[in-house]
Amino acid sequence: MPVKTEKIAQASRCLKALAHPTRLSILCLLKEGEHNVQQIETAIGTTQSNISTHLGVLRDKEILITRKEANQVFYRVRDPRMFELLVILQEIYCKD
Amino acid sequence: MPVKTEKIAQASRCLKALAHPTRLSILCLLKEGEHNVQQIETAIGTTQSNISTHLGVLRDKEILITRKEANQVFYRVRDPRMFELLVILQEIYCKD
DNA sequence: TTTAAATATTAATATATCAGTATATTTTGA
DNA sequence: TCAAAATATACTGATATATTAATATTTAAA
Repeated sequence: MPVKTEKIAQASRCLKALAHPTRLSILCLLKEGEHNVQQIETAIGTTQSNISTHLGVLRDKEILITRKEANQVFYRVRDPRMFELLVILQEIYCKD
Repeated sequence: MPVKTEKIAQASRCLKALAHPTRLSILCLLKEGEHNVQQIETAIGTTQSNISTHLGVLRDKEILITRKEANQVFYRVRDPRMFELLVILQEIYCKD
């Protein structure tokens, strides 16, 4: 039987959120555990505004969740299975 | 160590190709084995041109491969691990 | 209570992607 | 050879997404 339209749409939205180099880099970084925005900014190497925008996308799609400590915000991946997905992607696409 | 830029770019291109409802539907259909364009067109329910365009995207990114038989073209998923990726996506996103 | 640091949001512009239509190509069979 | 069937490609306007710069919000510390 065909997969439900709404499930397809939901999966599509998730993939769209993942499918940006900056956001994918953020995900890879967060494999090592939670990071605050500054750390992410430094590691990825772009502007505060740009990182914040991309973090917003990943947060909206509930791929990332946040924890606030004083005036810093720490981000982490909500569901660890997301990493399994990235591993498979790497296996398929990065043979070398 | 950070993931190489080129690998990120490649993975990003793959995800972008997957991240469209029509293309995701095609992938789900091809889980049941290879189909020709007409069959895909009928199952998904859109125009010949539109399906062909989406198949082209998936072919370009080497997610699908083709086999020509007479004047028909059969599509199938190149790497079966792609289905594992979709299963994980479903597990994360389609709890209900 | 003012200032600075950390983060988020908004607005403007640039770029990318999509659906739809028309047209092209390839193959088969009359 | 000609017509029709199956598939692919090119073009166009509409929509979505990205980048950048500017501004807003929150918190802590002086």
